[in-house]
Amino acid sequence: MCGRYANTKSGEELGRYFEADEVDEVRLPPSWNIAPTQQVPIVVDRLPKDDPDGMPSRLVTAARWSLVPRWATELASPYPTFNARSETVHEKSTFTGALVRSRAILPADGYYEWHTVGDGAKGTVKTPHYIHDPVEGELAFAGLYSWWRAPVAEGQPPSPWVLTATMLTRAAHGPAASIHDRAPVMLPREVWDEWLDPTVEGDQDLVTMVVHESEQVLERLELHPVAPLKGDGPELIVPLG
DNA sequence: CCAGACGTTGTT
DNA sequence: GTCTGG
DNA sequence: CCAGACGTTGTT
DNA sequence: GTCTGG
Repeated sequence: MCGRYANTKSGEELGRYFEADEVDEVRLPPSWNIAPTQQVPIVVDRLPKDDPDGMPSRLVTAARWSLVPRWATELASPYPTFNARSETVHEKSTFTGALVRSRAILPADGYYEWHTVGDGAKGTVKTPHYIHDPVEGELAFAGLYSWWRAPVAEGQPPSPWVLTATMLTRAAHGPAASIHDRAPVMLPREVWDEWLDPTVEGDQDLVTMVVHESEQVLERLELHPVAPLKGDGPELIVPLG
């Protein structure tokens, strides 16, 4: 799972870290409390417009967190699409198109998971934990993106395109597994290129590969409890106590 | 074949 | 309790 | 994912 | 658009 995370880096900083060739002018204020449907930074590789055989270039841009497939008629989905299960992403019509050739990285400083104690009934306590990579200081969530625009009546001016994105999830592993059974798929540097390559047709084998590679990241994560996530600011990731 | 859905997490 | 906006 | 709202009529 | 349950 991952339904809340932090990103405080500018587009320029992300461009340097992810070895991007271009950075779109994106207004993304630092946030320690990013929620689904908000704008988030994403990293994509795209082919030159007029030369599909040319070299891809790497771009940092912004997308709405919750993937909307091209055929959807509304921006707001009646079902959640901010996560995509790695186990089934290849067979879900909402995600299949994006898996084939629209893969992305969603950068993060760290993310949150809630440790639930109790049976869900009265007395259940949920404690948020902040989870991050002390080695790299940055996480690269494996994501997918999709362009969408609202349909319009014949003869009307077209609606603007909206870039949307989601991130893959997997069974938890490593330290974070002690508090929760799902985790985002996080990419080590050595698989960024293959995951982002738009000339590689994404399939379940590719997903299986990155899920496997994500274990080295999961194994080195650190986590600590934090106060309830209200508002926004650096205080949200301060260890509780 | 068409009609209708198209999703995740967590909890039971 | 349940829905929804962020 | 959680946090916060959850409603109407009529009057100002 | 694509998948699947009937």
